[in-house]
Amino acid sequence: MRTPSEFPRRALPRARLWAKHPNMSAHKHATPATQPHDHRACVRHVLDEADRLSADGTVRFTPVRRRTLEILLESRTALGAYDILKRLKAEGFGAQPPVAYRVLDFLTSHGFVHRIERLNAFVACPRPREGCDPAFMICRICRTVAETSAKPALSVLGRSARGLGFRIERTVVEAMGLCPDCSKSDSP
Amino acid sequence: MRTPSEFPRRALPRARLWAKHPNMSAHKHATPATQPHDHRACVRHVLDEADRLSADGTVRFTPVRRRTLEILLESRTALGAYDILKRLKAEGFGAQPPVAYRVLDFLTSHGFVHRIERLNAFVACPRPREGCDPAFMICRICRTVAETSAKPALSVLGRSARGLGFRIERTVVEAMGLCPDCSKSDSP
DNA sequence: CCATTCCTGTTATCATATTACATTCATGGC
DNA sequence: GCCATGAATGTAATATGATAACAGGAATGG
Repeated sequence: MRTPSEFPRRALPRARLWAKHPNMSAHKHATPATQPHDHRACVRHVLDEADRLSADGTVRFTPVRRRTLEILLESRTALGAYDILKRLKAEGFGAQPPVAYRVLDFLTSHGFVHRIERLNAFVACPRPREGCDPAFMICRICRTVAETSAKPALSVLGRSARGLGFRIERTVVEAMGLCPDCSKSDSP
Repeated sequence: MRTPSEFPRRALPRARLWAKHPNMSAHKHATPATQPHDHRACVRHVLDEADRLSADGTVRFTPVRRRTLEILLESRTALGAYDILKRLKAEGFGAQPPVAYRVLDFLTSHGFVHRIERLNAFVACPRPREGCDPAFMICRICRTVAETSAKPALSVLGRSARGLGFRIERTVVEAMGLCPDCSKSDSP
């Protein structure tokens, strides 16, 4: 007879780490994981900023780029590159993967969008260009992604890095768990 | 004329984030990013522990599993699932992707191996079964991965999570940058 | 010795991402 | 205006990473 293990008996496949959720769809506008607020105003604010930067020549917000940012801003759940591609294609833009990946490279390198490594997916930054060091809280039920600052955590991590002689250039901080809403329904 | 941008002109493709390194190969045994030590002793220690657990029936270290752990322990750079698969195949084990992914699921769920999200790759844990909350320092030049503890950083992050009502279950912390060795050669 | 469960293996397929190259478009110099 | 240049967009083809579904085999416990 085998002694009971303190370990899980079997790993869940990565794709199944995400519980099925009745209203879940890559394109749905999820309820915010952070405090409720006027999200449409946020969207407008970020797009206005993008337009302003575009007007003064700082960056070039072409139609695909602007539209992609808009799609991501409206989503609240992270979208995969192919999700985005599908929608761009439906709107008459290019239909091949590089179209989406190029736009996403542009948006991420300019700080308008973040890549969520854990999900191979992308979210819009609510406050672009503020030198943000983001940490993400990813709900495993509804897949909502909330962005908060990792600054305090990073300063702690930086200390131990210096101890090792390692020079940090960028850090990914992604917490998985339950958002307030799903936390209630999962185990009250 | 365009005002100079404080942003990078263009994003590097993700695959090229990794500078070419003369001696770089997925299978090479890189120089340690942490303090030099008798790595062979570490390997033996972890394998002994695995054998012990296997003997008392806690976990079942079958040949593929043990060999895969050994491969990862000896590598020091993160290995992709297909790198591992290639080697297993060469040694007479199964040749199809699920072989590698299953073994890796087993090893990660039992804490012997960690997945590096940023690299879609895997590293052996130097001290399995110690309830580790790992943070990784990934060198962008030589791709060496050093494991340290994220505990202090996580306790800080946990505070802001509680503020948001988010219940963290697991956190990924991956710092990219330069290891001590590459730091010297890159900009002295 | 059989039933059950876990483990290994296969084929086929899906999902994610990049390479290489052609075409178009904006911009600035003449 | 007109063209040279570089940036942006588009395509096809391909590489890389991961899973689904199912068949056979080996260990475990009754």
